[in-house]
Amino acid sequence: MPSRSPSSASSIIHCYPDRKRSDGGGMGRGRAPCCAKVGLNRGSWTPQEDMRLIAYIQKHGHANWRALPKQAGLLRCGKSCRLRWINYLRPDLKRGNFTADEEETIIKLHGLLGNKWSKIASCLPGRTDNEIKNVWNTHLKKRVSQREKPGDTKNKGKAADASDDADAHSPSSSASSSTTTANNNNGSSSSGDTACTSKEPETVEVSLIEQDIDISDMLMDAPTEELLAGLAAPMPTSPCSSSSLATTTCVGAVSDELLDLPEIDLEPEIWSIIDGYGGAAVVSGDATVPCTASPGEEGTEWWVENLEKELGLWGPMDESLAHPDPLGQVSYPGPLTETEGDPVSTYFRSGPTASPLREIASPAVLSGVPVRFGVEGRV
DNA sequence: AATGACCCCAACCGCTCCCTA
DNA sequence: ATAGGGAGCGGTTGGGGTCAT
Repeated sequence: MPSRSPSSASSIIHCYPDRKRSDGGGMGRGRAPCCAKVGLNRGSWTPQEDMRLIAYIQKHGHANWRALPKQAGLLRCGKSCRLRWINYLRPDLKRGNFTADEEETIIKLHGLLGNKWSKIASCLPGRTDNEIKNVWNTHLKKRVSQREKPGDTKNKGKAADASDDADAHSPSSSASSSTTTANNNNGSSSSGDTACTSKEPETVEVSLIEQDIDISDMLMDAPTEELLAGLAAPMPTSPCSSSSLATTTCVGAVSDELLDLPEIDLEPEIWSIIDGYGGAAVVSGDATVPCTASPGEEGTEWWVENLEKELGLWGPMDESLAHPDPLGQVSYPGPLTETEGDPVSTYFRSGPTASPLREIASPAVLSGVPVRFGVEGRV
């Protein structure tokens, strides 16, 4: 079966198409707009918009999505900003294809929970409900129905079968899955990040279905991580994924999983700034608390400010900074362009487990030295 | 090389839930 | 108790990429 492999690459391209779909035009995705919010951008996000959103959230958090776009100078509705952040820009997102383990976990959890994507996502650190939903609809549903076919040779329920299947269905998944799996299995790396699919996938596979699971509990408000912690003993208890992430306990958890990154030569003070900066909300993916409230805010302020200056985003968050073009598109002053050189797309090309905030433009990046945004990538 | 079919997934919509006054 | 507003969730859409012919 073809083509999950290109997904990483192609999704990058997906990120910043020419916007002809959305330029003020009626060609946005999905249905017609429900609200009369004319003049707002729709459709794919530009790097400028991404940067603006990232910078704003890094600096102020996202306590109020509705007010955020205006305060950030984005011509977007709050919902759109929220989705973009949760599904794409959040620092703790795992990129790349799903591993066989992750897929098995999804299948099992779906069997237990049904289409409770956010619940399922809370068991898959770094994965969003939207992503999981997509994977389910495009791959796993078919696979499951195939397995259920009587007489189907694949229906033998062997673990090997599952992984074979997964590998078969997603060639790329093998490529990136090896990457991701390597990360997952990196003992020192996965301390917080991986919950269900963490260090010991085998354990998870077994435990998720074989232990007693009180589905009613899972469907209730009990944090999924606790439930799963009960299901799989060795499992770390800080799943950080999905849109529900903001409500889960993730502080400091995500971080180590993403350590398996190329060595980056950083000035020590950069790290200390980042340390002071990202220790709390942002790193955890919970940016509801303005980061400026965290320790080391002075350095933080300086750093964010610098970043914004470099990006041409700095200045009062004022809509006057936004210059809608004739098509209704916003452009901001600054060096960003939608070319290969732009920090966001550059970041997205950097690899499956890379996170948008990690290597996104910073002064160092712009001068050719990658620097990571959040602490979670710290070595 | 060109074209059509299929697949992927980011982003949309509308509904529901939750919180606050 | 309840009404209103905001956030979150799940279902759906369709542009663009990839594969097959």
